[in-house]
Amino acid sequence: MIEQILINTIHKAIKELYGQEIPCNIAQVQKTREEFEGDYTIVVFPLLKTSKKGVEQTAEELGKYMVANLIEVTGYNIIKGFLNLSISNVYWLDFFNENVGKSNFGSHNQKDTDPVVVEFSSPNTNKPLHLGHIRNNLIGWSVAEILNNNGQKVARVNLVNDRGIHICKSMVAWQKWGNNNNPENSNIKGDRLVGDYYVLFDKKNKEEITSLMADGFTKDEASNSTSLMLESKQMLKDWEDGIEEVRELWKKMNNWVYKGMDATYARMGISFDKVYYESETYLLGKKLVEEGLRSGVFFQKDDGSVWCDLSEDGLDEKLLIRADGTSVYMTQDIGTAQLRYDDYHPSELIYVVGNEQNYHFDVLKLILKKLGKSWADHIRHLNYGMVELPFGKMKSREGTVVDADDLIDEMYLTAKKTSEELGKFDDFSNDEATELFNMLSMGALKYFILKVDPKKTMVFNPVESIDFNGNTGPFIQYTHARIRSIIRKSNQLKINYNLKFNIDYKFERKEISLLKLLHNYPEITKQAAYSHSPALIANYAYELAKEYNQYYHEVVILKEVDENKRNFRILLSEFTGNNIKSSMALLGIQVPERM
RNA sequence: GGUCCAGUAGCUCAGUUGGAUAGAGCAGCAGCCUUCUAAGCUGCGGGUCACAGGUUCGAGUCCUGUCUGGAUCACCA
Repeated sequence: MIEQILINTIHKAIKELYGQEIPCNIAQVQKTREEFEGDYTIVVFPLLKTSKKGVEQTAEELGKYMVANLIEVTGYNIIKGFLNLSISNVYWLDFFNENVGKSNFGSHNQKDTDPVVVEFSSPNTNKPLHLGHIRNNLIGWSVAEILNNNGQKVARVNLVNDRGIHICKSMVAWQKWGNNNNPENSNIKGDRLVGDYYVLFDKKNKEEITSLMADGFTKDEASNSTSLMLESKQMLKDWEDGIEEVRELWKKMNNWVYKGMDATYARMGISFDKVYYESETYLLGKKLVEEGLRSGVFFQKDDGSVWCDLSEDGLDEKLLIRADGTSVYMTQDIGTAQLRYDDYHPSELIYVVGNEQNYHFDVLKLILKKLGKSWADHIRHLNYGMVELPFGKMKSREGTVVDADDLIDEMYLTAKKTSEELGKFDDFSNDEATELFNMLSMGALKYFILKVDPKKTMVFNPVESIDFNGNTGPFIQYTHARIRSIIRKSNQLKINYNLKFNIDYKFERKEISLLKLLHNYPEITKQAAYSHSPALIANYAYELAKEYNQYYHEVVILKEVDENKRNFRILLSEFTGNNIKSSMALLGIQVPERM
């Protein structure tokens, strides 16, 4: 890479000119800003202490040295302590020739290491997926793609939270008021049907609390002693005791949910290498907790509940097993972590879970360490920010949750309507049109979410539907379709553009900008992997598409009379198109040949 | 109250290990389709980077304090 060559040469220059070594972080090379002449810029200020000369003179001496010692550097200019270097056309041309046909440009070689396990999605089986899950799924999937592209083996795993008090609530409500409704006879998607009973439970339970409080109970007393809550708790106990009737009901309702969720996953284009179920891991968790209790890592209170004392670590006591013997979230997470370690021996264990659970993961890591699990250090909580609505957080009780299926439906209709208004899919068959609308609607949704830094809270306005113009997925998809159109035409015209073009090719301004962006791609993919950030890829893809559209308007491609120029432009277009396609693939977004 | 995270244009977001005059898109206004896809391109307006100090050649970026918003501190997950 040219940046590294420049940095190394600066070090050599300083040594030869001023007879001193400088620390490795002092020499800074950055891209020259658009408004100045040159390609890369050396900031001279930090070097003055070493050179013991004025800014201008130091810059001048360095500039001369760079030109004299690097064939890649053809010239320089100095503005206010910034040394701008111009890179030779030959360098860009060599880069182009070497990489233009590579199908794996921007991906990195497979390293022989243990796999990275990426856990994401992690739904509960008591309600359908919503917008928050969508962000989780998209980030998880994309990060897995990015790591894989970076040469790491990746296992995508899902942990389904299929047991617990919340599931029992849906079950209790269905038993009481379900009238034997099921997805078939009610024609309601299974995950939604179960979710409806969860909401119903909450409603009825609230009514009961209100009436208890009217009878003089405090709010806490009332919340803990409603008949509905007691029934749910009993059901959880029965479930853990393996009462067959309860298990049957549980299986039945969970299967409704799975079928519904699978449909949603399929629409999002998401799948897993392995699915873990809490119902299958919590016992291992319990076992580990009991071992910890025996070895004195944990302690038991008089009521029988088991705790971990984290006060030495500046945290509170943490409950691990309830007084009635049932397990909590933390219990099963300990088991799942162990199971996953046994299954994969991962080099890194990434949990894609919202930042509201930061505390939970701090505690999980601490507890695992206390249990003597050295691999606890391999756990990394990829904590992403909440998705908020313009008027605040989504709240299921207030009916402001944006349902995943509804949102996807809406996006599809918007894609269809927009396409119809533009009226350019007349020769598409029904199947082709459907495929295109799916691609565009999911592209718009995925890009909208992934372009935002995962760490940050983001705002989604369900009233203004997601845009299809500007900094959007469809804009990038459109650019790809445009490029493919040129390639198709060049094939029709039987242009053999894979010819050698002359080395003295004189680049257009925008051609250099495009080459620089393309040149930067491998570095971007590395950074994205290192920082687990799809947003870097999304922003890159947008920059590239924008640059290409400007280029497209500035120059003619197929109608260029100079064969040499024309061939280069076609190839550059194809290179750009391939790069758009592969970067979008890292986001889990497909791009169309035509739109 | 303790801990953690955030605050950049009317709105949604970028802004690399501190570097030049803080950038995009949307929304608004004005232009560009007899030429390769107008889901595009060009131009205009829009900023006390929450506030106040500090560190230094240089701070949106680092440090301290204040304000505002959010998360969390459950025998929920």
